[in-house]
Amino acid sequence: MRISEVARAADVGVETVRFYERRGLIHQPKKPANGGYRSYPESVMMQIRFIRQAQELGFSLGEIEDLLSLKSEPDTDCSDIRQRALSKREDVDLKINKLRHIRTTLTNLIDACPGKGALEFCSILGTMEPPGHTGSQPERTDGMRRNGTS
Amino acid sequence: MRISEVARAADVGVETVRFYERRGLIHQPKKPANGGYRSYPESVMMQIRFIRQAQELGFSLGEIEDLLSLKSEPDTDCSDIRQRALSKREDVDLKINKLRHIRTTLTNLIDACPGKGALEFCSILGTMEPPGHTGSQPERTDGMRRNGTS
DNA sequence: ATTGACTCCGTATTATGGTACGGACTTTAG
DNA sequence: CTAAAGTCCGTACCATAATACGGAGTCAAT
Repeated sequence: MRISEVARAADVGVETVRFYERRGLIHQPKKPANGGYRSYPESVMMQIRFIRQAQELGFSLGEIEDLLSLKSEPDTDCSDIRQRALSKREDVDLKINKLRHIRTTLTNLIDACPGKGALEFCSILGTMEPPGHTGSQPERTDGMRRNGTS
Repeated sequence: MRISEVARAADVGVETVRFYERRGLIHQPKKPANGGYRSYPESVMMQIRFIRQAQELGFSLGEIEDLLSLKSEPDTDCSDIRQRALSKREDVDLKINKLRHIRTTLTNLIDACPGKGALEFCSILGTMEPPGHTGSQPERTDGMRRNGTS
């Protein structure tokens, strides 16, 4: 496959493919020694599709790099890789749980809604309180601050 | 509450609070007529927490604005709002499904891994094939291209 | 009343994830 | 052979989501 075919098949732009190559997310096939265009294997397209999937779920390219590297690591001891997979799975579980919470909230909203009328019942934010802590956070005196993406 | 307290309680920076105000995501309380600092209700902190939650799940600030507006819409007929909630719930379901797919893949990887040894089995990408289509996409002749976030 | 911490506000800078563009080269079709 | 379309590559630009900064005002304690 040539780059534009890969791009089309993965439903991204050619520029995006190149961008992923530069980022090191996917491997850039080398140019044939006799000159001409690069030839891409199907696997690259698969990888790109995977990247887009993961992105839609809130993984950053950096995190995706991690996920992908689970596969391409040199064959040292693989227990470390297993560890990383386990930890990633926990991340995923967390995300799923949070989504379920949001889903429940939406369902409540939908159920509460008669289909017409006023909107006091739309206490979406009241219901939205994050699971896990009900009150305020424990004192934080230091200047440190959230980062989100580790 | 004053802005820094809100920020601390919501675990974000003061600048972020102001950024959300400018974006119109949260309401900025007006300054007391007699001069001085703004006073924030707890609800603002709740909204910010909600925003962060939703963000972690891959919603953009624009989408979150949508979600929030479900609540604060003028009290016209609410069936439209119900419609939007339903559609958002579908989005959420989709996200959950995709996460489950990723989770399954990770589990396969973990199960396949003996804990030590070589890595040929780490066919993470083989397993990663997105659900729903097995082969290549139906021809796309036009120049159009994916966008992802509507 | 002065100092230090915090607020307010505008503007600037950063990081991430692309997208666009221009010029040189290659391939393919006529 | 020539032209159109596609590749290659570097650099530039864009939107999003913050984060930083500087100067002026405010508040609270000493």
